[in-house]
Parts: sequence; structure tokens; C-alpha cells
Amino acid sequence: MFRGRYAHAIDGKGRVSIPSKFREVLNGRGQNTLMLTNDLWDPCLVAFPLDRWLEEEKKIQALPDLVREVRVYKRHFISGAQECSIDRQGRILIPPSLREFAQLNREALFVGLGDKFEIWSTDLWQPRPEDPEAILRVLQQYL
Amino acid sequence: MFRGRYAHAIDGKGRVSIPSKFREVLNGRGQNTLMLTNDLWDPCLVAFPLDRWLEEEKKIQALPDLVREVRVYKRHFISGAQECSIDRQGRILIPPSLREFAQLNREALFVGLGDKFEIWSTDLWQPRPEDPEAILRVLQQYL
DNA sequence: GATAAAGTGGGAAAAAGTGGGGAAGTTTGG
DNA sequence: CCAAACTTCCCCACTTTTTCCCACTTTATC
Repeated sequence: MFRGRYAHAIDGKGRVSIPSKFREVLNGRGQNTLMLTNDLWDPCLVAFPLDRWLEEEKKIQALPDLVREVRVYKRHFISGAQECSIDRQGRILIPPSLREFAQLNREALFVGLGDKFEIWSTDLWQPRPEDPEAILRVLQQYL
Repeated sequence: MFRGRYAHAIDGKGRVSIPSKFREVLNGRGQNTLMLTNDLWDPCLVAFPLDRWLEEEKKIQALPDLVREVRVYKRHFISGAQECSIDRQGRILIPPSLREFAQLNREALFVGLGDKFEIWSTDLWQPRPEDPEAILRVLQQYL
């Protein structure tokens, strides 16, 4: 499980170290690649272990192409994804298109979400939810 | 599987490099040609590996000619298709009619969609879906 | 404080992408 | 029917990006 938040520097070549805690999780599953994709709602990236991504992808591929919204969604979701391999120093190279999307310049914030994690530009990350009340209201429907 | 987005320059002769990741996929299937056609709903091109195209074509051929919309669909879809071979540098020459259709001038954006991919003029591509709310509503019906 | 682990930076080789020359083949116009 | 103009294709050369490797600094651990 990916937990916690870690800030790491992005070097001149666009590389970032994966937090060692996250790396352990991946190694535990015998994986040394990540599927990296842009989030659709917020300016951040989402990182999946490969197997986890394939599940997700399968679900989405199955949706009907004839529905316009589905097509747009697929287009953005699938095309956002790029496989990144982890180098011997435990880093990934963030593909330029994704780097640009999430405005990752100097520092990346790794945000654990359990089965996946997000990568934010430290500058864009908000330490607290902007509207905690709204969250409460919605959560009441589910919990 | 075609994934990711890659922007490549179009040179004076109308050639573009196919992203190496996409080329790998094609090589894996032992193919060095693409079937290129214009999309019907958006100003972009759609590229199929040959075998994938043949399936698609078969499906469409089977539709009933007696329905007006089907005829129009066939007319545009089938007649738009052109086979493009990949040269030794990993490029294709985009046929003028298609180039014009998708307004491909200076830069082409390759958009991976899994079993096929799209080619957009970078100028026309929208980094985010225009109506995320609508997409959410539709997705909720299916997921 | 010593040792190990994690994170950071950069150099060099390989791969990917880009641009252009020129031969072969097509089209256009006299 | 022939020549000029253009397009397509194949080749080579250059630039940029990516990958792989080594080394250094900082942080954590005992």
C-alpha cells in the first residue's frame, strides 16, 4: 500500500526519485515499471503499478465507443498513460508531455493513495481541502 | 497497446516520425504499414494497424446499405482510408487530402487509444475534455 | 560518530527525431 | 509525344533526447 507524502527534487533531465517506501511496495509485487497518467480532473499525475493499471484499462476499453462522452474520456485517459521504468537509482524519467501537464518543474510531491499514488507539483499542492463542509455533506451519503 | 501522447514535427515534405513506442507495437505484430483515415466526428486522423483495420472494415461493410446514414458513414469512412508505409527512419508521409482534413501543418500529436491511435494537429488538440461534468454523468451510468 | 541507505547530479553511449539531397516515378502542359 | 515540374522514395548526416553508468551529498540507523 502506498501511504504518506514525500517531496523530491526534479533534476535538469526531468528525473525524480521514487520514495523508497513506494519502491518497496513495487518490488514486493516484482515490478520495476510504473504506468503514469495525467489525472482528468486535477493538474496532477497518477501512478499505477502495471497490473493495477491493466485492470483499469480493461474496464474502460469495454465502454461503448459510440457514446461521445465515452470517446472523449478514452481519448484522454488512455492517451495520457505512459509506461515508465525505474532506473538503477530508483528514479523515473517523467515524459515531457506529462511533466508539462502537471507543471512539474523543480519539486514533485508523491501522494500515496493506497493502491496507486499521485504526483503533484509542490507549488500546486493544497495542504487542506478547499471546501471541507461540502466533503462532509457528500460523505454522509456514503458512510 | 498504443498509449501516451507524443508531439512530432511535420517537415516540409509532409513527413512525420511515428513515436518509437508505437513503432514497437507495430513491429511486434510484424507490420510496417498503417491504415490512415479521417475521423468522422472530430478533425483528426485515425491510424489502424492493418489487421485491425480489416476487422473494422468488415464490420462496417456488413451494415445495411438501405439506411441512408449508413451509406453516408461508409462513404466517408472507407473512402477516407489510405495505406501508408513506414520508411527506414520510422516516418510516414501523410497523404495531402488527410493532411488537409486534419489541418496538419507544423506539428502532429499522436494520441494512443489502445488498439489504434489518432493524429491531431497540436493546435486543435484540447489538453482537457471540454465538459468534464457531462463525462462524469455518462460514466456513472456505466461504471 | 560510523555505516548504510536514500536522494541528487552529471558524463558518455545509444536511440529517437529532424532535415535535406538526389534518383525514380507521375503528372501537367505544350 | 516529349519535356518540365512535381511528388515520392531512399539514402545520409546532424541534433536532441533517453538510457545507462558512476560518484557525491545528505539523511537515517545503530
